[in-house]
Amino acid sequence: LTQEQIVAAALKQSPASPEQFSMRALARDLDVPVMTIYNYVANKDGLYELVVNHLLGSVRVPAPDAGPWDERMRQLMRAARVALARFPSVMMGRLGGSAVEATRLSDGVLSILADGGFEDNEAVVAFATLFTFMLGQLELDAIVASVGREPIAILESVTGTTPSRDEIFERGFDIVVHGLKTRFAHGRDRRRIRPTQS
Amino acid sequence: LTQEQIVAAALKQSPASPEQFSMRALARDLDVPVMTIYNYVANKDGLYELVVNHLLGSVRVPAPDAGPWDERMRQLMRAARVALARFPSVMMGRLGGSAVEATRLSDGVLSILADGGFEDNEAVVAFATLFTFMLGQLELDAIVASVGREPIAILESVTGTTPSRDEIFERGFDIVVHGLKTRFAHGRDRRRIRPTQS
DNA sequence: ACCTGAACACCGTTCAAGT
DNA sequence: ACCTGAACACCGTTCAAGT
Repeated sequence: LTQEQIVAAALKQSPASPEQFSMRALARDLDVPVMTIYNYVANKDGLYELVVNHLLGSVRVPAPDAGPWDERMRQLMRAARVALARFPSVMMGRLGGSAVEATRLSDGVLSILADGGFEDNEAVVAFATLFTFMLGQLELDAIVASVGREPIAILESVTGTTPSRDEIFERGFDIVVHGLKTRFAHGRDRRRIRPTQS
Repeated sequence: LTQEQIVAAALKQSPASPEQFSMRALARDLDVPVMTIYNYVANKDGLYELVVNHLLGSVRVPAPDAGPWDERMRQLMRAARVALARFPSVMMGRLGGSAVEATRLSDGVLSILADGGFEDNEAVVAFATLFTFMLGQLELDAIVASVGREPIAILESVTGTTPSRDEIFERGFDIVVHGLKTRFAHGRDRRRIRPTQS
């Protein structure tokens, strides 16, 4: 029995909400006494961290020559959303915290913002806004996974059809990026000559 | 014993996370047998809905003559954040759901967007983005309430100081509004002659 | 009719006893 | 040294028995 097997078993449960994920059910699934897990993991929070690190470990930070800063940012956040969707219950706060892979991606975001020409003060606000946007999107994913139906049902009363979760993510990201560009007057790209489309 | 007393007692607990809020602790606080609460509330989810309705009930939708659409939107979302901060554990999905007051505020947001000149298709995307932003901000509040320290510690490495939660909310809202205005080319205001500052 | 104690089916984790 | 059963201190909710 290894940590990898425990993480794999945890992912197989893919619990919709934190309440649905339990150490005891995990042990049952592994055909092992409950307390055996505690030989590989300090406690439930430790297991969460292991899972988050595993999931975020698969998210690449796009290389500087992979495109304009906003396109690279979109790829990073898109990948993070897909990765974390495998374990929706990860929400709450497990995320911002200690996970090594989370800080790796945070560094990636900051470096992309630097390439985009954001000054330090601007980058802090931009990061916080992107982080907030991401949290909200993940929360929305968790709600959908837990409740089943679309959570913003009221939108249907406006146009008759609700945009898909992916559309909500992409169009929302569009809006945030537009805001970042006009708020800080950035269209230029420090990385290379080719400017981003503003 | 009334529903109001139960809600008041629940608010007095102001649990940081959903795990910290329990029917049994609530009963203890009310000096009442646990099962007595179930005479006033179907189950824990029902109690959550009661609390959400109580909190959101205090949030006013700014009147059409209260200012430009983006200022009214800011006031609404600011008030919603303050109100829900009293019960951080409300997150997860309790929100989008059935609460009457939540749909009242959703209608308010949609009417403000209509005043801002957004077509139906645009309003849907705008609503979803504002909703996502709000969810993320609430999640961030819940993390701060639960973990205690600032959750985006990495920002300190950039500028030495972290912006306050309120600053993160206000500047983030600025960015989203900027994005909405440029994405949909709106500065005008259908409500009156005075246009919003673009 | 209204109330509620006991019971059921769960939790995460400690701790001491096993090998 | 490594493992783990029993126990502790909790949960939400059902259900039947009380008044």
